[in-house]
Amino acid sequence: MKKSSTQALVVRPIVTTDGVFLAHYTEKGLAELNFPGKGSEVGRGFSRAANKKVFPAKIPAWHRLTEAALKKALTGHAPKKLPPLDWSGTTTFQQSVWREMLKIACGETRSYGQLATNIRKPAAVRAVGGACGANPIPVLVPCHRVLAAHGKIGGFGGGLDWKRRLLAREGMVL
DNA sequence: GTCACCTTAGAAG
DNA sequence: CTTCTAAGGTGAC
Repeated sequence: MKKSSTQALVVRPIVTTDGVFLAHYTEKGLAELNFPGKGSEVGRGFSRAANKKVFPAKIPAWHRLTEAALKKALTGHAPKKLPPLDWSGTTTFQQSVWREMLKIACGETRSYGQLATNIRKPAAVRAVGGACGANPIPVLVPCHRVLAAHGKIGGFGGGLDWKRRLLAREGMVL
């Protein structure tokens, strides 16, 4: 299955001490969450939602969960509950990587290599990096807890300072 | 088809 | 220590 059917997005803002995040929802759940300050990201992909009449009653409830989870995560606290996540437009490889990342506890880290090993594809180290970069739901899916080997910070698509800041809040020192 | 990417262990200089 | 290489998965061009 490729990307396709799942669109019909609804976007809701989440105001935090770090700025305004934008949460994108489909009828299946939270599909994307993006960092503040990137106005450019706002225009891509959900404009068609304005034409849709669909606005599942569940969305306000999901949004409440997302907001609570995001704020907790931003203070270095593990969210106790997450809204349903809609990963329908992604590959199974990516999903397995993200599922594995969700297991990383607050204050812990993994290397790309460790993650690759955990999903039974030890040679797909770089692919794991690619999956992290493709992660549509940063912070809640802790892609920032994935470091390169030997404690190196590695990279971060949305801005390396975010990665450092998030890690620092969880009490980590590089 | 080609290239660039949030990588890494190992071999060579 | 530094540099180079090979190997996965995916999306942009």
